[in-house]
Amino acid sequence: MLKTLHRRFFDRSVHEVAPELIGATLLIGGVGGRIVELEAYHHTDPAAHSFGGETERNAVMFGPGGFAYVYRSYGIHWCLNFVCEPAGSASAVLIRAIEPLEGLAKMRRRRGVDDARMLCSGPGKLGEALGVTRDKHNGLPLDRLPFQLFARDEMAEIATGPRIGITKAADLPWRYGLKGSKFLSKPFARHHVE
DNA sequence: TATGAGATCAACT
DNA sequence: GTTGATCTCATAC
Repeated sequence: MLKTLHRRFFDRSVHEVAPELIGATLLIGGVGGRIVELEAYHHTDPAAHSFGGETERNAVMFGPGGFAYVYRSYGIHWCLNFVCEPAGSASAVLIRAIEPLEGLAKMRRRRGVDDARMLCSGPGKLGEALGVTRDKHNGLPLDRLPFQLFARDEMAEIATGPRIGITKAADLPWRYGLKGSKFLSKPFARHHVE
């Protein structure tokens, strides 16, 4: 039996929360699966959207932990973050990849592809497969429908590495993944096992 | 396999 | 006007 994660789970450092979320189950409207990859963004980090201060776009990041922050990426994709740490610290984790487990047919329809490995292996793909938009999900609490979050129920081997697609602070090893998963956006070069 | 362009929007210079 | 926490498709090796 899986244990539901309360939103207070997120009221801690992103670097504590991030590895614990690997292997957790995320469903939105009953569609989703196991989180296998994410990245941490701390407010002291030049790559974080909150680094330059509060704006209309990133306002949710400045609220309490346990809420969804959704932003438009490259004008095209919707990407999903979980806000972490107490209100005001403006830190979050970007959900980058999921192993699809529930609602496969719906994801295939939304994505227009058949291969399960192509459904959620990247932040933009994941947003499309789970039907995430800013209008519908930005600012919603993660412990109420349509969100469902369950703690992982078995040990997970965590890989870490540099984050993907950023130019600032690109050397920080703040990407976390489930070691050996076939559903990552990219393989990890070296793995560091927790 | 690998690199390059285009799509398209909000923040920032 | 430029850039970016991306993805897809086209063309080249």
